[in-house]
Amino acid sequence: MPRSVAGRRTHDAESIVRIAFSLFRERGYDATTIDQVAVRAGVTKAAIYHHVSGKEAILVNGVTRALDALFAVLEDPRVTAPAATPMDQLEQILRAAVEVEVEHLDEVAVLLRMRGNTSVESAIMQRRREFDEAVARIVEEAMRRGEARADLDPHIATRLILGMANSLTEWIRPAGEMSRERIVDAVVGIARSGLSAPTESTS
Amino acid sequence: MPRSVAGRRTHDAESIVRIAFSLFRERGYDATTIDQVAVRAGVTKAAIYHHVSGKEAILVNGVTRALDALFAVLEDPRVTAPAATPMDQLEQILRAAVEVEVEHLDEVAVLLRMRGNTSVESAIMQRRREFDEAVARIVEEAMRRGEARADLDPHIATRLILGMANSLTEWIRPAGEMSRERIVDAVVGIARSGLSAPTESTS
DNA sequence: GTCTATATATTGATAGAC
DNA sequence: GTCTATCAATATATAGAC
Repeated sequence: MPRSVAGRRTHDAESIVRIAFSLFRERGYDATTIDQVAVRAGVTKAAIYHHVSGKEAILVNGVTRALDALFAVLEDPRVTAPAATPMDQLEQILRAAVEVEVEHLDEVAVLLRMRGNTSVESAIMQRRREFDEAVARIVEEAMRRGEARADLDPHIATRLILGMANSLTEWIRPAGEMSRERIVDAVVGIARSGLSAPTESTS
Repeated sequence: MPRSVAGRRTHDAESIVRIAFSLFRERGYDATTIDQVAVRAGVTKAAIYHHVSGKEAILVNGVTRALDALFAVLEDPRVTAPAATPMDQLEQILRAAVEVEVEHLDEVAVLLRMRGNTSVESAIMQRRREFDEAVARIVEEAMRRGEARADLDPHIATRLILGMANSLTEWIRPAGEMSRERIVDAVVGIARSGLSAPTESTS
């Protein structure tokens, strides 16, 4: 966040987008006005338009960053390791995805809530579906190899597992040190083994 | 949906709310205009205001119905049966909750997306948190009794399980006969046992 | 880079006729 | 119960000075 010598608040495109997304997540994109963004940034509306071309441009900028971070998860060495089984790949994807969701909370939360009302939004949602589809292929492979239970539809199962992981963007607190590790372990633990206590026979 | 003798479209409060919520779910509450509701209803804006007092009144009416249906789940005989263990109770809650989400898809989807921007919305969200809290108490009891794994925080686990179930409101298709049973079984199956294939030792 | 002032469009809501 | 016409408020965006 740039700051002039006099200590006066000053901004650039990135700081505007960041501030706008904190409001988008809190109140929703449509319910947030440019004026509210200006107030939180400590400037007037007109100053906002000096840095960004408009409200939708802010939206696209932020959710694109979120999508880039999510797709980077698929290229993570822990995921692409040749020795990794599909179930291990899924676990690493979930771990990395939760980390991205915590790290880019505002942007991911807004991305997940998008409804595709404009053509720009539809294009972004299309890209998001491609991410889900990539994960679904890994789940399918896990089922084929007998690592995952095969009695469930792989696409439904994938959507539910990702839906579980994504849901944390709706209740996690931005600064809250709610131990990211405990959350990651819970997501992975439930995805792999569910809530039931391990059976005695295997202990 | 009332209909006059001449076959001309005519409405009452309930039909307006239902039509409005189909749009609220598709496009989001804030992004939906009263005029769009009027167009889908086949009337003009003014006619809408003859049946409901305003946009927020429509919102409250619909999400209240959704909340009532969710709380009714907790009173379901299959849930309150004295012989039911906490884990069985949780399973029945999930089964009934998914049924409610499919049955009242539009209303539940909008409820789950609410951000609490007005005092009315905050009151509704407070009621929703009470539902989550009731489920969390059952999960806690399951952990105490050793039916559920005790290595996870019960509140985090509850939010993730409910988040998984709730997520289907974002991808299910209203009329789509995507076999409600397959979805219910997937939610319950993952919640209990996760995705991993059953171990050989127990077969 | 930010300001004041304003143009322009949209939208929730109402008045009064039929 | 629905219509046409219109008001009032709000919101995105721009013009031009400092």
